Amino acid sequence: MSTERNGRAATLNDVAQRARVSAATASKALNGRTDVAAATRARVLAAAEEVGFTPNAVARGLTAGRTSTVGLLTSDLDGRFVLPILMGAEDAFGAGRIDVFLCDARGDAVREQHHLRALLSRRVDGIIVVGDRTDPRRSLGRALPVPVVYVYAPSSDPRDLSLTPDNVEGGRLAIRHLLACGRSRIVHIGGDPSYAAAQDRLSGAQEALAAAGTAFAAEPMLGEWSEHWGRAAAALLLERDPEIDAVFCGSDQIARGVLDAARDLGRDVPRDLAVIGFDNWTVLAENSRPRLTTVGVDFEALGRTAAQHLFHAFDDNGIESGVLHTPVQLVVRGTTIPVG
Amino acid sequence: MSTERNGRAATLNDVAQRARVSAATASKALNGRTDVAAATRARVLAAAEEVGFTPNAVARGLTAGRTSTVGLLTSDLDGRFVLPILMGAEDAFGAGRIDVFLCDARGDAVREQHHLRALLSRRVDGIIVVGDRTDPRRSLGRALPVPVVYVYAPSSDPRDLSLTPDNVEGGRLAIRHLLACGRSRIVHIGGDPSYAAAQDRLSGAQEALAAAGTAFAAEPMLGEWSEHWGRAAAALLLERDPEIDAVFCGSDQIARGVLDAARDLGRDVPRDLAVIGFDNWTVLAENSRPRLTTVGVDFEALGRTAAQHLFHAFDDNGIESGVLHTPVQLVVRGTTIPVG
DNA sequence: CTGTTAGCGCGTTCAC
DNA sequence: GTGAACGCGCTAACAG
Repeated sequence: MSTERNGRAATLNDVAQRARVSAATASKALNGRTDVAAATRARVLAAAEEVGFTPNAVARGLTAGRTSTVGLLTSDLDGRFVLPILMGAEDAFGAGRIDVFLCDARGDAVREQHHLRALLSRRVDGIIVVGDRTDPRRSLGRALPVPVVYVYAPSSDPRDLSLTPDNVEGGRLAIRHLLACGRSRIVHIGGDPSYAAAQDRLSGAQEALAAAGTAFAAEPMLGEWSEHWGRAAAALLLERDPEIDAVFCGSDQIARGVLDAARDLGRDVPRDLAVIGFDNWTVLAENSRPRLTTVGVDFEALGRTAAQHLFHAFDDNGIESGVLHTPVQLVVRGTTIPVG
Repeated sequence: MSTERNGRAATLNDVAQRARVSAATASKALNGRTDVAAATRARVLAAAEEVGFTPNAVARGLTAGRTSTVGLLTSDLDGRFVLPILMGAEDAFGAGRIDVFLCDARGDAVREQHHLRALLSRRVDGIIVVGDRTDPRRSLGRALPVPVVYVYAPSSDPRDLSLTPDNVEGGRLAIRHLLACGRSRIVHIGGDPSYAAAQDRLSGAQEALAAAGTAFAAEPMLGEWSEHWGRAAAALLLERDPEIDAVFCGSDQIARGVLDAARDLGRDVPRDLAVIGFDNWTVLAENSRPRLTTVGVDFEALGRTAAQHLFHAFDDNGIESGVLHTPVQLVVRGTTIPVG
């Protein structure tokens, strides 16, 4: 494939010399410009092939003023979001046309500033900021020379553009599904109440219940995002009120705990008890028994959309404002309806 | 922070003009060179601050011949490995000194070539290739102008440098731990037999058993890397032979399934039955009941080591050869020994 | 159609 | 101490 010559990568001049043309002509030939004779182009292409020429994107970026790179600045500690988002962005940009610097700030503001400076110094064409919770985060600021999109964690500055999943709607979807399955005594076990996600999912659920003229069968329980919490809370609720026929869980982890507790108590899921999770975290949802019905966020779509907005901004030099709430999807598996 | 001027990023010349010095002097002042008067330096620094100067790493990379970037070429579909590896690499390089292009080839050789060309075109100083299984993979080739390190998935070409976890040793560690816990009727439920990881973990285990003058209490069962398989296989084995007192699992997912099956059969873990997993995949291992003892791969360390080798190669222009098997660690939790 | 010139932003001589 | 000049690799603008 691409070889080196004399320990130094082949340059456009090497190609030009070998094809006995000027560097400018070689450049045109290689870039598919029309104003070059067919014979000349063939000679140049051959020469390029022979010396294993790989155009220097660094030099190109210097003249062009754009580098065709973007920065992905993340604080997503376990990497559940950022990889799909990256893949979506790669897709939208068109594989290989744009490359992505991935920087992990690890939730540290100082490290984030550090990475930000580095990205600007590298003259990225745009920046995608990914956070690990949906609570608004501090803006990177308005004075940046490149467009920025905030993903998952929205910016607290409404003049920035943010994409964040519609957790409220997710709560509604979950409840509507449970109601459609004929459940009437529904409870909620949610995650850490300090998270906007926990509050939003709950409030969407309450709204949907109210719209149906009903309410939760017990006070919603918020705790932490863990299986342990799901187990403990479910044990409590189910023993206290055996009539409960559905649990809406704030996350798939919690749902796994609930399923565990239900089995211990001899409750048959989904016949006696329906369970629905949140996140569509495949490793958890696909492997539970039965498989877990859940509400999912399409992170690849999130990445694609973010990339499209950036791409748009590259030309216009402008980017929209505000928080866009992106759709979430109900993924029906076996914990709400007997399947397979 | 970094502002723009006239819609264009401030350049060294802008700083120089404002400080009434030449660009050369400004450069020296900003780069901490000694041959510049203290007063001049102060003036330059002030000017740089005022115009929000951010040095153009692209231009710098062009002259320097090195870009202080590396490419991370991955096929790790669920991103379990690549993020920690990236973090480790960032650490080793020193945050912000080197930035990382993350490219996801998605297991597609064509896409990989595409990304490779792009990375070379961007003149990365080195490349880290991450695969999602420990089976040897095709080499990127010897003719590359930059050093390459293969991580997790080793290169099939022994002249390349590869870092891959020592799965055989992991199997030994698991068995030695079970033996130390006084277990004598041990069985194995492993993952997909087409994976080297499945075979290596098994053979390490068999070796350790043989060294202790014993063997598995039943024919090892290899299947797939899923909880479902773990449950099914465990149910089969435990019903067939109630004397079994320990299960070495090929992965944490499998172990979760085994724990599930054990509870269904009324077996008390760890008293009646010890269970040990593999991977130390926290979301699974920390949330099982009891928490899962497992053998873990330190991916951050893998990333650090890879980065150190690359860093070393940047100067020397040479990189070692061969497959380095990196240490794995036993992480004892509650499924082998009563804890907390 | 092709070649010459110039410049992107920076760092590095080497005179002064 | 400081600045003028040059080059990194490439492309846009012009001249031939």
